[in-house]
Amino acid sequence: MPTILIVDDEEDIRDLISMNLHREKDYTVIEAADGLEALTAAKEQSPDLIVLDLMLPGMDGLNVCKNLKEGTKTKSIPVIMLTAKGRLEERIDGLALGADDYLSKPFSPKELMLRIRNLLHRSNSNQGSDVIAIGPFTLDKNVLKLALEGEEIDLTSTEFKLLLCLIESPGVTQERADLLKRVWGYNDMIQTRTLDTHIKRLREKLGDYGPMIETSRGIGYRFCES
Amino acid sequence: MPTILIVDDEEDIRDLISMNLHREKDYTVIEAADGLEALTAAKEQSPDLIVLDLMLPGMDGLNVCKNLKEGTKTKSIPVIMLTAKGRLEERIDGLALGADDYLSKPFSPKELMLRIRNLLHRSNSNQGSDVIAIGPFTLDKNVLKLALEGEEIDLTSTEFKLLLCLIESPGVTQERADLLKRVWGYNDMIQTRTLDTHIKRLREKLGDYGPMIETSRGIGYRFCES
DNA sequence: CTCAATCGTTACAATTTTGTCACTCCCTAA
DNA sequence: TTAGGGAGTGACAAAATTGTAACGATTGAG
Repeated sequence: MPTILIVDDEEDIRDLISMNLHREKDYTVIEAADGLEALTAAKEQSPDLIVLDLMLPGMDGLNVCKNLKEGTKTKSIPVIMLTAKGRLEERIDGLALGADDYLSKPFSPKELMLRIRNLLHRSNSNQGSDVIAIGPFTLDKNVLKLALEGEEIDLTSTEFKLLLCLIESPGVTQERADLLKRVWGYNDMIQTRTLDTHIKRLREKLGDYGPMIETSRGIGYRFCES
Repeated sequence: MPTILIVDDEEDIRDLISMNLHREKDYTVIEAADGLEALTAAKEQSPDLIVLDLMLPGMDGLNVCKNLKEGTKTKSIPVIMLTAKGRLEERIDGLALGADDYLSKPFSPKELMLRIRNLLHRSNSNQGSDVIAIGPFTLDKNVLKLALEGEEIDLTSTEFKLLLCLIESPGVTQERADLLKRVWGYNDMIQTRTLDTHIKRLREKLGDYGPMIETSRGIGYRFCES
């Protein structure tokens, strides 16, 4: 249930947006009537998205936006700015300050809803970006865990790094020297069977999927889908 | 050097945008005059961003956009749509189809440049999202390595996971039970000094920065900036 | 101030991870 | 077909990691 912060000094507008949001989906809506209120709400509740009017009593929208983008906690929250019609300069300033989108007043609620959905979708799909999912494999870089068809498989950190290197670019052969460098930090061309041994252990743990790690004789190894 | 694909049937407009882009920065610019050309160019060269006119001979912009968002390779490329002034419906359709931004013709080149910069910035900062950089810390989830002020520090995988949990939400206290669950997989409230020991080892390895891991007596631990 | 709860620390032993060696096996070019 | 170079394998010992127990230190409530 995404949380959305609406910042506008006119209650009518806040209500209009809030109503539309509720009709659309189960959003949690927070409201703020001026800049300071907005900043504290943003910091304390860290909403998933902020709809920010440019015209505000006290601190204006541009400054609020700037402040948001400077705070560590708040800088990644997407901001949609509402501007007076035709005020090109305002829009440009807003964009320069890091607003993620804007809409001219008067706006179509339907359009605002779409933009909100778009922005939320975008930031959501990025959060999960340290999970690599290819075929039956699911590598989670946060937990250092591999799941094969949902079943968890324990990998040692060396095995994990090795698999990561291979699976990162499917189908591309990684040279022995490169792998030794990336996984072990070896810089010189060292003659060793270490890599082979770890490939073997990895293949074993992958079970039926072991053969997906293919050997490139004389070159190195590659991970192949299929 | 980001690559940008400009799709418009009017050469004048393509030139205008291209010129502005070149003045701004070292962009590589590709141009396409109709929808099919655009799709092939997008697939073959996978640009970092696409500026797409809605009015095109043959396949119109909406369909191009739809196609782009359906292709595995191309769906993550941000699209800025150019629409005729005031055509609200077009804009809504475009957004619904997954366009990331739009601009009404006639547009201000300056604004377009800002939007391009914004979108590129956003998608860039996401690519590197398996590197967490906070203060002197740089955690690379790909290599499972920590760098402190550029100097590499070896962490065991348990230590890495633990630090990750803490550093993921700076300032937020993580409860002992949660940490035990996330790092060790313990589900029951287990009475153990294991967590403490690992915290100690972590602090040791962090050297001068050890105190950044703070204790929340009776609750758990948190990572604090500064 | 006192006491109980909680956290920090040390030491240690069990376990796991890791790299190496000594093979064997297999592919390929001649 | 054969020789040579690479790759696969199994065993093993060194090294690193990990959890636990015991004990000392610190904290905060009353």
